[in-house]
Amino acid sequence: MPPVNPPMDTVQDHLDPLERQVVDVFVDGVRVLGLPRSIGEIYGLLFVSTTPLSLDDLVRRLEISKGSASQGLRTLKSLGAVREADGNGGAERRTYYEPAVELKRLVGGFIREQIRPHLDSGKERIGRIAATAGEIDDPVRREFLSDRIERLEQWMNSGGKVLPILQRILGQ
Amino acid sequence: MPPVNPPMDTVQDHLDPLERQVVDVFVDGVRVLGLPRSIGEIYGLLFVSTTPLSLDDLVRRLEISKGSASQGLRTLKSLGAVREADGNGGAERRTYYEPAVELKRLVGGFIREQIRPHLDSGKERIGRIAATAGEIDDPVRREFLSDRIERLEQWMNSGGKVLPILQRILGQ
DNA sequence: ATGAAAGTTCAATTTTTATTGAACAAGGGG
DNA sequence: CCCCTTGTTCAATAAAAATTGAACTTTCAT
Repeated sequence: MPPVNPPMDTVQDHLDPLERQVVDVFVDGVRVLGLPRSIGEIYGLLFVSTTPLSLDDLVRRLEISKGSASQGLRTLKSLGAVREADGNGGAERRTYYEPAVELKRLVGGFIREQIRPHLDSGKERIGRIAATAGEIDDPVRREFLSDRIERLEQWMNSGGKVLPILQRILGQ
Repeated sequence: MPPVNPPMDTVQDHLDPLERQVVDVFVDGVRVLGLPRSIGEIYGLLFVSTTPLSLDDLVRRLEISKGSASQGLRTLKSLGAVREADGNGGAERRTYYEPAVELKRLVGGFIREQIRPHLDSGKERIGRIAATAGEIDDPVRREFLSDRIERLEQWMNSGGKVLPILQRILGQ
């Protein structure tokens, strides 16, 4: 009987304590932003890694499924938070990822993907509400509502104004 | 046989279409902030209501449990997003609530309760990470990490600086 | 062309989070 | 005091969200 190699899934290849700590900071961070844990894990591991990592690296080291890794990378790409690394001059088939570490870019991506759409749809909905409220008969009620709606609109405007300022301040 | 009154839970007392629309805007809004739907419903209903509402009003009109209403109000109070209304000169036992509608106050409360604690614990954790990283033998790895950690610290500082500015801008 | 490696998709499942509801406290008024 | 109204707490349950994994597509080396 020939000697057997240890089964693949026994290979100890997971996170060292430092990596674990860094990953946990990002897990917490993305939680605040309303993003799933796996996204924090992926970005965090890329962030502590000296070299770019492939999807398979992430699966193996974080012990997450290929599905999670694929979807997590997709979201991170859409946020502009990771980019494909050139690696060795495109000589490889597999694609490797590295984190975008400029705060400006991260904030910009988050605003574009997660904040703006809500602001925009909110404005539309408030427009419709204003129309409905305009047809109310009772004048007291109608004026009360027009007041509140106006305030909502002000909020939205403030939001719209503050975002570019945010981006400017965080761009160093 | 005497005539029976309609059972209490059949009373049609729920939201009219306008109230529903407004509540939905807030449900969406708090979702972005990572707060539960019931909190958006409660704040939203207070926001469209001409008069302050009691816990029981919220339970009845939103068809949520007393537990939800109680916990939701607690969170909203801690955020400074609702206040107890004086009603009729404290002559009532039951307490009534009205929304705080100044954006400044809402933003301030959210930052204080939901953002600051994370920023603070993040800073601590990064401090510990920096200590761990300082003891690494491989100089290449150590310098890479000190670079990344420094960047993380910059992010935290930017966050700390931007919050007061945010609050100032949104204070009108 | 063929097949193996790489990556995506999405229904099923697990995990997490929010909500319920019943038991419990608080606090008047009679 | 006692009891009724108001409000809180928290274990059990329901609802929502994230993750898995297997089937599928794409891509490239031979």
